[in-house]
Amino acid sequence: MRSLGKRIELLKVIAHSVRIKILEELTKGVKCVTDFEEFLDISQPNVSQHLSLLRRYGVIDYYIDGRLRCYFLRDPIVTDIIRLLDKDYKEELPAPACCPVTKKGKYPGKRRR
Amino acid sequence: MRSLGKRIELLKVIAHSVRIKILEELTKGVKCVTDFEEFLDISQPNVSQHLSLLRRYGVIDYYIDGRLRCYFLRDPIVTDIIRLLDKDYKEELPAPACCPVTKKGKYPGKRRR
DNA sequence: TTGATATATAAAAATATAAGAATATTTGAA
DNA sequence: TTCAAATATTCTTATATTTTTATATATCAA
Repeated sequence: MRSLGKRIELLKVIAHSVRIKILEELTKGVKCVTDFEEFLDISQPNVSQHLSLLRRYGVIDYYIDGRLRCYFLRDPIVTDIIRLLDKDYKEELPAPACCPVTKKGKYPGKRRR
Repeated sequence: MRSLGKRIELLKVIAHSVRIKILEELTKGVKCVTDFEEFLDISQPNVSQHLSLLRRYGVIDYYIDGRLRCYFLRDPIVTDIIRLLDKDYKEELPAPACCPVTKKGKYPGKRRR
């Protein structure tokens, strides 16, 4: 299993608006670079850079079809992350109501706010 | 519901090794700044900066107890992200086996790798 | 009051990330 | 062969993030 450090790195790599769009698109199926260019409003080299970053981290991979590179998802965490981003969190967590929990503090002692 | 952009920003804020450690610790209960200093190997101002960033994004909040600030979790996405980071993904996603899916490509045509 | 403790803030320095521009590589087709 | 298409790579510049250093604020205790 990947170390926590590695998994956080991965999360960082995925947490980018362009890359999320790429990944969302890939959940629907194989795509080549030109396909991405059409709906991402960025240059071809920039698309390639994002794709190559994602590949370097093992998030995606590709097959070569002539002069096309057909990209596809490889890391199963992607679907979970996308689901998480789509999830609707309505409530905040309840503020802790009582009791000293910190080592030094006597919270909720003279609680000010 | 937050926009996708906002949710990606939030993911970016959370995807940092120090901040993940802070959040993991907070899932166990309320903590003040000095508590964090003990197990994060960084300076006090740096701890404060990470805490204030997390607070700015509504991930955490605090109560004041005398001269202590007792921090606690506020955004429920945190528990989900931590669960995700702990999850053990054994298998890669299966490589797509067939069929032209890209607009231009005839994948798996002359598939090279 | 005064000093010490807990914490925050601001400015600067160090570092990382992103995007842009130019160019290279590979392959299929003429 | 040679050309064009599809894509990648490299270098540069711009920008953002992170850490460090110094200093400030608030509160408690003597």
